[in-house]
Amino acid sequence: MIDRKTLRTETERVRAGMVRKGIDAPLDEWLSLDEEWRLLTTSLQEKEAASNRMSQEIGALFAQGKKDEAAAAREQAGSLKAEIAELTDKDRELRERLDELELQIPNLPHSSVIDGTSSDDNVEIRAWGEKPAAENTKPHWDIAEELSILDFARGAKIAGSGFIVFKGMGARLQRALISYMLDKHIKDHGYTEIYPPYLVNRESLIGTGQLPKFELDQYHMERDDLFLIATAEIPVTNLHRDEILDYFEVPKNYVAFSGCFRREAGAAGKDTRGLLRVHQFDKVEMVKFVAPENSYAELETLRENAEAVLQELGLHYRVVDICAGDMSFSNAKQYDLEVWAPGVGQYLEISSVSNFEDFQARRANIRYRPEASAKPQFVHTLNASGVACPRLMAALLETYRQEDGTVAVPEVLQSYMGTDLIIPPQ
RNA sequence: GGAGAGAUGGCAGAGUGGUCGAAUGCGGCGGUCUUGAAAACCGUUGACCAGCGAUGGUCCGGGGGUUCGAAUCCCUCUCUCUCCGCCA
Repeated sequence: MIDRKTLRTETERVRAGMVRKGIDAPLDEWLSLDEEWRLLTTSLQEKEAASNRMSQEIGALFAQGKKDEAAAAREQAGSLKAEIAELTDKDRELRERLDELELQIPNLPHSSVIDGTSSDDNVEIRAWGEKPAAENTKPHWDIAEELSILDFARGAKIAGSGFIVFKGMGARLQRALISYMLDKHIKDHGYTEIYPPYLVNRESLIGTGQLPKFELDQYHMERDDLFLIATAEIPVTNLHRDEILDYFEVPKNYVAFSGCFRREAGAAGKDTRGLLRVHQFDKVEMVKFVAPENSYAELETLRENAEAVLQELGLHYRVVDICAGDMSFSNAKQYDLEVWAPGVGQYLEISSVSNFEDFQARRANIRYRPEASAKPQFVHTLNASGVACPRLMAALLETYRQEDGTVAVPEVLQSYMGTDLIIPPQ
């Protein structure tokens, strides 16, 4: 959510931000209803004040034993009460509508965000490493078949397309990647590990911005009105929903492994082969709760933490500055990390590094005290994948496939894998 | 799933219809004392909304109701705890 005062007083800046993001939101309707509500609430408050005064007087009259006067006053109060009831209903109606509209207004892009309308306008900031030679490699789905480590057909049989079975060294590689990444962020980068619930309630999804706008993208358990998480960002950010953190608790840095579940409702037929786009995948996610003045420095740290994984795995990747039109609804600033997959000849988005500023914190009501007895204020939240497993595995298999069909295991994974080589079955 | 108990400020914990936004303790902040600190003592200390402000309003798990008036009575939902049942 954007601060109401900002919506009122800096309307044109808000409008400009919406235009840059290419998102049409009901700002004008919000503004006019807000004005109506403020007028109404003022007169309601006056009536409530009068009613409060009257009730006190009645109480005093009773205390003095003036029964008749009290009874007369009571009748007067009755008519006030009806007026208040009517105004209260209207007040609530307006407020509900305002909340509804407010939740549809996107976060504004930070001033450093470049203009653009689609991913074509994103700008590569820099690349790390060299593109590996492509002669010994092939798409990871072919490598996986040679090695017998992924089973797409059986995944489809037991759940549907986009659900993958990992087998043998494939399953072990997945587990190795998860453990390695968690350990890296815990030991080297100082994050606290969280293992969150995979099902969350509506409030949580509103807090991080998936609802109300993106309900159709979520898997929903109707009977219990619970949602499968699309990312650990959702439960981890909501850890501190409706809380006031103490000054010494901020910054908080969490890292969480979780399964992620996405319907990919609008992406049918896109990147359907192999591991490129699946309904269920594993991911290690970092989430930060920080003081507002530090959030842009923290964004860079977060990006470096995510990059460290790719560097240690020796994978070529690039850092992309996301343009306003390609950014997500809740974001103020976003970098993507894209890893090179030589077998499919594509850069694959493997991490989104985002600063939400106070947008999520307002929705989820996450505040902190800057000093011991200072007034609470909203934190800034950030998150980054650190990183997503399937595409990482795809890039890894394609990068490290050798001429003889084996896949070399990067050094940092060898102790987790128990081997330095993945060999095709005899 | 069944039965019972409970949910109050940062924390603990009083308060069962009328100055209760809420006693008290702890914690926090400021001060006195002290070379300094601790202890002791004194003071202070919830959040949100409307308003330029004075001020006013709302909030005692959420929602609804009764009443001139609700933390307090009623209904309902959620959560926590105890016991029973079922179960990985």
